[in-house]
Amino acid sequence: MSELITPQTLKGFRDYLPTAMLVREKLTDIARQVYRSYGFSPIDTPALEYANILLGKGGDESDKQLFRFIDSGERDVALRFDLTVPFARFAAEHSAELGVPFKRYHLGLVWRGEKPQKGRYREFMQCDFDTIGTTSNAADIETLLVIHDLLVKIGFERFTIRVNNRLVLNGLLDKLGLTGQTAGVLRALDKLAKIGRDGVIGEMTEKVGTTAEQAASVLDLAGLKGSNTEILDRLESLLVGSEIGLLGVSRLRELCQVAVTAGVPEERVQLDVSIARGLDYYTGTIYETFLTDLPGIGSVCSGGRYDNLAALFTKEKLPGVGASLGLDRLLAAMEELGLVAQTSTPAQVLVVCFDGDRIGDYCRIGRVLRQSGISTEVFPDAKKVGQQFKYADRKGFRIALVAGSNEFAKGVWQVKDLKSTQQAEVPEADLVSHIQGILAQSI
RNA sequence: GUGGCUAUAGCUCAGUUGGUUAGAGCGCCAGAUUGUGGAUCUGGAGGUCGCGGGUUCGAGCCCCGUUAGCCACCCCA
Repeated sequence: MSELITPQTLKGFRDYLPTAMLVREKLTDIARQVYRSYGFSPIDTPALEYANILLGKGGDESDKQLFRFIDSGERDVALRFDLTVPFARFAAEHSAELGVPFKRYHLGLVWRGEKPQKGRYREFMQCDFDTIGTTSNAADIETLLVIHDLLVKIGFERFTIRVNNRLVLNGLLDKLGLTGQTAGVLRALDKLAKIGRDGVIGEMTEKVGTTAEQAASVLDLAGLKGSNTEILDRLESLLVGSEIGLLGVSRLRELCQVAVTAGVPEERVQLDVSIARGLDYYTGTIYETFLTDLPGIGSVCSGGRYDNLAALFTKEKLPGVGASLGLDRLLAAMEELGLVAQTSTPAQVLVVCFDGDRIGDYCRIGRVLRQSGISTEVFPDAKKVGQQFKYADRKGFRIALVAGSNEFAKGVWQVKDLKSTQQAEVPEADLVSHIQGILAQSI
């Protein structure tokens, strides 16, 4: 007698049941579709990298969160904690074959050994897209458009993409004499929404070492209110004499204007000087996307511009801009907002097994429907019709097909729309078009 | 990584100051005179109370450890 092993998943790792997986796949399909529609090409990289490729790229914090071990060949290896660092390695390794500009998307799992919470897991999926090899603001603008289209396609209407530019922040900090402390100041500033004005001042004076006056000035600048244009005008006057600061302002100004011209509703793009992003490698435009109905879950799609993605791997300069959709965080949000469908089958039609001797006919009609792109499941047992209908209903089938001796004699099928409860007797020749008609009616 | 809260049926929970065979709702399975589901009614299955140790005559309830979930910090998708 052997002891039973407790079936359990690792802390922060999860199983996905069909209901959850169907939604996940729907989102990844949408992401692929949107990325490809802008000309981004797919790539993939290994889950494991040499540890030295990944170490030191996201600061001490991400080093501590690495799943790192020695493999059986004595190699020091680690699981990737994002898709950007592997992309840097990839770009350096293959730059000669890629040509510029190079646009890629990459959907993949990443791993971080941090403490799990709602919407934060140790294994989660990121959906990245980046454009490298150009410093043009057009790429920054396109990044904004992709983020926007992505959320709209997924079904969100109420969200804002907050944008900022590191150049503006750096220019402002230079003017205040805080050039050397940018990282700490930005990190504190990034928490404004969470810990409030006094909290940020406290952190800046105690942990970063600024004076209270400097901290207050930073906050005044970061807290600028008004329309995007008003903020930009104000920043412009504050940054007189700072070349980089003014460059940042002009890039942001163009970003905001062009987004509107391109058809993005104005209220969805919000200039916010307090958005700083924790990651050190951003140098230009910064994006963070918040759901209006659930801001507390954090940014669901973030990114920015970097001057030199692969500086540690190659002497070639590879500037770029991109962003990452946090699929699992977005799913956690959708679940909390009640936006996830409860179906647990990918099929649309269930063929009821009414007569066990007619399995051949049921399988045949299934193939006919599939050839027209209608996914169809044939019930395997000649159970009571009521039970089969119940099964169809629970799993979320849209249509049930029934045929017994009466129907076979007439060459027809009973087609029941499980949603409207309408049933029709349809000649086999018209079956495909009839079903397509039902499926075309809303969701 | 630091600090805290929680852990009882598939899910959401009840279980009185430790006291005999641990409950409910929902869900699941099966029926309600054998060709139609989401309603109602009837019946049924399902728990060694997360796991391991300890205290006690006796532990779901107290103590310690462990695993997992959640919350705050940290950081971030």
